[in-house]
Amino acid sequence: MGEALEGRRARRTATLASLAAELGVSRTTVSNAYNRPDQLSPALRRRVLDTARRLGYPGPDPVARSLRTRKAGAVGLLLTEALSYAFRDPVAVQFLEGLALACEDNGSGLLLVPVSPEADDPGAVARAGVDGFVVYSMPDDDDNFHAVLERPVPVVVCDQPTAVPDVDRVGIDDHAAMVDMARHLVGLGHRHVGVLCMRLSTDRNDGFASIERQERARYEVQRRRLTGLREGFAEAGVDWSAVPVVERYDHSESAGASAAEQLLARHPDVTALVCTSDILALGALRHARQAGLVVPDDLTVTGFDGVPAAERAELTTVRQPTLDKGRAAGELLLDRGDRQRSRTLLLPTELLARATSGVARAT
Amino acid sequence: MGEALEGRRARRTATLASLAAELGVSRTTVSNAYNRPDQLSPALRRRVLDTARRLGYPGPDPVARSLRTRKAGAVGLLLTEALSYAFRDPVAVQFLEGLALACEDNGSGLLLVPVSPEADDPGAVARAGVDGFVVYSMPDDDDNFHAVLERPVPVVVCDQPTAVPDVDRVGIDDHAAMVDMARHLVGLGHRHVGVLCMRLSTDRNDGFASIERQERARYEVQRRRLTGLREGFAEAGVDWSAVPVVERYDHSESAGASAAEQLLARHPDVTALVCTSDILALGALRHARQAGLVVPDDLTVTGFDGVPAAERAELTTVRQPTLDKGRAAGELLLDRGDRQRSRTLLLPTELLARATSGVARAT
DNA sequence: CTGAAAGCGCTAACAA
DNA sequence: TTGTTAGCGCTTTCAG
Repeated sequence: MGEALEGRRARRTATLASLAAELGVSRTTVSNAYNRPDQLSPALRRRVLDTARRLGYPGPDPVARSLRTRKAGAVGLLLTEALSYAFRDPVAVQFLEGLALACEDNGSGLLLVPVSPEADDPGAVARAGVDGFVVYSMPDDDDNFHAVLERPVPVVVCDQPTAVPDVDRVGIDDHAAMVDMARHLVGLGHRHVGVLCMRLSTDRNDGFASIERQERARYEVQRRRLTGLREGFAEAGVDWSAVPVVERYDHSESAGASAAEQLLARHPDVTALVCTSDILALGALRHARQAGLVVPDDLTVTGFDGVPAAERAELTTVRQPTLDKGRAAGELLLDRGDRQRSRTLLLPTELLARATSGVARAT
Repeated sequence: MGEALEGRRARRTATLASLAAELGVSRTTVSNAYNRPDQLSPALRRRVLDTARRLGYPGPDPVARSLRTRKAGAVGLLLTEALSYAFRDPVAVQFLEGLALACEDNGSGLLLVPVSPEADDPGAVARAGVDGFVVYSMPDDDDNFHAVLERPVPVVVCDQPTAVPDVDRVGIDDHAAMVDMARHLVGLGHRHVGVLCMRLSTDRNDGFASIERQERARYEVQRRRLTGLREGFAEAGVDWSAVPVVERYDHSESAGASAAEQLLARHPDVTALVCTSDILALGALRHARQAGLVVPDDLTVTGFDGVPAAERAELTTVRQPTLDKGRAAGELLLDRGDRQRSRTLLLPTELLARATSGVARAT
């Protein structure tokens, strides 16, 4: 069967030109037989297609066609993490489902570009045969992102980075959402709070994040969420410099659990743990459970995103329309018919006060 | 910014040839500057790259390069359902994560080919610029799958269809797994069982499936699972013609719930509901709960796949290594170095007897 | 280290 | 309805 595969490979000898020669017609005619059936008689078309089958001609080569037509028929997706992360993070999965919906409506393929955080090889981006890119949540100043901007194709960014000229963006108001969250907690009497956040920059810092680090964060979304909290709590006179913020490089439940542990060990007076993602919050809940803390009586925990697992856990969180973001990103990229200027689409979020937030315990 | 985008588009005027002309060097040299840095002096390379930047030359066009090198740098993925299904079904997501891991290791992109069940346009397959295809669980006799076979590139099939010459396959022993499941249930005393299965063929049949329909199923995996059950129960003298099988076209929890309802309404004597997927089983559990049935006292429910949600529900099921299947499929496709013959890789499964299966109630 | 030649396989005017 | 002409933009022997 090795030979069979070779056989399969060998077929590639037939080409549009050789088919035309065999048939004694022009290449145009053969091309038309595939691409414009109405441009030649059904009989001739039949004959072309039959001969193609006989010769093992697999139809016009897609790459050659792309070169000629200047369309790849696919959109590229770029994300910070390794390619497989797209399927590991529930938020990413939802985003991609939305994006895929837009692609399928358009008959476009979706190419996941193979980047990895380690092998920083912008070559993968340069090598992707796509008609445009959707960039999902990248830090400022990323090599792969720069490589995308070099490419002469349209780009839509989701979430971050925000400050990119000539590029459409879809996102949410992370700042406002977190101001609301802070107010919610303030309303419940929380004055001693702690924060668990995702990676702030590309260097690994699993531990407390100073205010300087927070302000210098290269991940804008995290930066804005923190600023939102800071402002919201400031309204109640909470001094942000006294608010412990623990950062985790990895985005996983166990990262959330260990971050919660680390924070509470040093700041046992904290009555609420605000997390910048549901995943981290679910981890925090797990830690609380293991530490024998009752939520929300002993400790309030909140998340961000609104993933299904958060709903099951009755987690207080900010729901964001992740799937719609994906779809909107795809539509922005593909339906770029009449638009005149680059646009930023901000989708609405919703604060869901559920079972994990309650009145602050006395401290 | 509209103009800015046009500006972005317009850059495309610069080409390798024009750059070479501008620099007064040959195209080879420019090409080497990008692809073989060791083939020219650092100084010259600098000059080339700088001029490229100045002219807005975005680097070698990926499509043209692909045409020339005959490598697309991506593998295509084909699945039955619409493209977005890849992100909707937890089993598919796991498979894709595995596949993505293999791609990542290889520096290959992953192109999700835009097929949709409605618009049966094999053109999308023909148009995909990829070095090979992974086909995930397709029915016998699918147009898109045939289109894949036409393409002169290697193909790896996951699960189904099985009987394809010259094509590698990765899967599990669906038959044996279900024989085991049947024995497990027989051991618990179940003799009156019902089955909930996924789509058996491409026509929609939401309801009971006759034995003829079961035997003619175009989805081999479902067919084999049913046959396995049939054999396993036959060992205990259960007459398969008396076993109700309810089929659902859609694969969702609510499909499972309604199927369970439909089956139990007509066959209240059934003590166990065997489902051919966890999703269907979770739906069956939901229905049981709503109908006031206690699992497993009143009713035993089993699944297949071993998704995370099944674990949370303590569902008795067959765990299959979905992620490994994805990775193996990718590796088979990409590491096709020394292999001599087309291979079938059967991965192990494991029966997990958990909380949803128990001794049959008296009937 | 650099250049010349020779396509990769196809489509799209435009003519006939 | 069919054919002719002209590349799309690039890489790659092979000489120099």
